[in-house]
Amino acid sequence: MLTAMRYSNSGRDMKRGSGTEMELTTLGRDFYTRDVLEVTPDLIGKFLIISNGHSPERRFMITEVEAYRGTDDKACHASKGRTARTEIMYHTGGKIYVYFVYGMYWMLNIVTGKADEPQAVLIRGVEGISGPGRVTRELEIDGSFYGTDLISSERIRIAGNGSSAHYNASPRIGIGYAGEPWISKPWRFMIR
DNA sequence: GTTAAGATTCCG
DNA sequence: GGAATCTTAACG
Repeated sequence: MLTAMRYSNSGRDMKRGSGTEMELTTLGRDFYTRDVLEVTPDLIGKFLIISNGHSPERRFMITEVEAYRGTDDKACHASKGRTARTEIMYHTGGKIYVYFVYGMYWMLNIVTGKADEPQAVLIRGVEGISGPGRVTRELEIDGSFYGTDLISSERIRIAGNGSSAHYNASPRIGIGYAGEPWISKPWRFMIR
């Protein structure tokens, strides 16, 4: 009940399905300013909507995500301190953090929490696309998205239909360098 | 200025 | 198992 009202609505979308119509509501600021461990699982089942030079806009359901939380979390880039790259994670939730790795892949992240609480959610997979590097390649997301505000951007936003999805949790991928206890934190969430 | 390593993916 | 490919951060 209240969950549908909890977040400020900044827009609505209609989807045409096979005879059915699903109404989506764009997530507002309040959705993102919560702690990353609350936001991350809530993103499962939400829709990433991209109008990135394509018409009509494209829509992808989020199926896999990971939480990176604060300066203590050795797997989180913020543990290296506040730098040009991590700067956006220190801003209020709802912004996009993208960075380049392995010389060929962009990683798409959603900043969460309040200002000066560096956290972010890595989008590891969407419906039909597995792997964070493949997601950005398919959706054509690159460094130009750094700092983009999901609440006001014309080319990217996230919306939900009011229901929550079931998910499983497991340790994060590719962060062996972080060591314990971070390597064992079940902060990776996948749709069930 | 130099260098090591990386929130990955694809090939063999 | 290893290459591709280059930015970032650490060190000198």
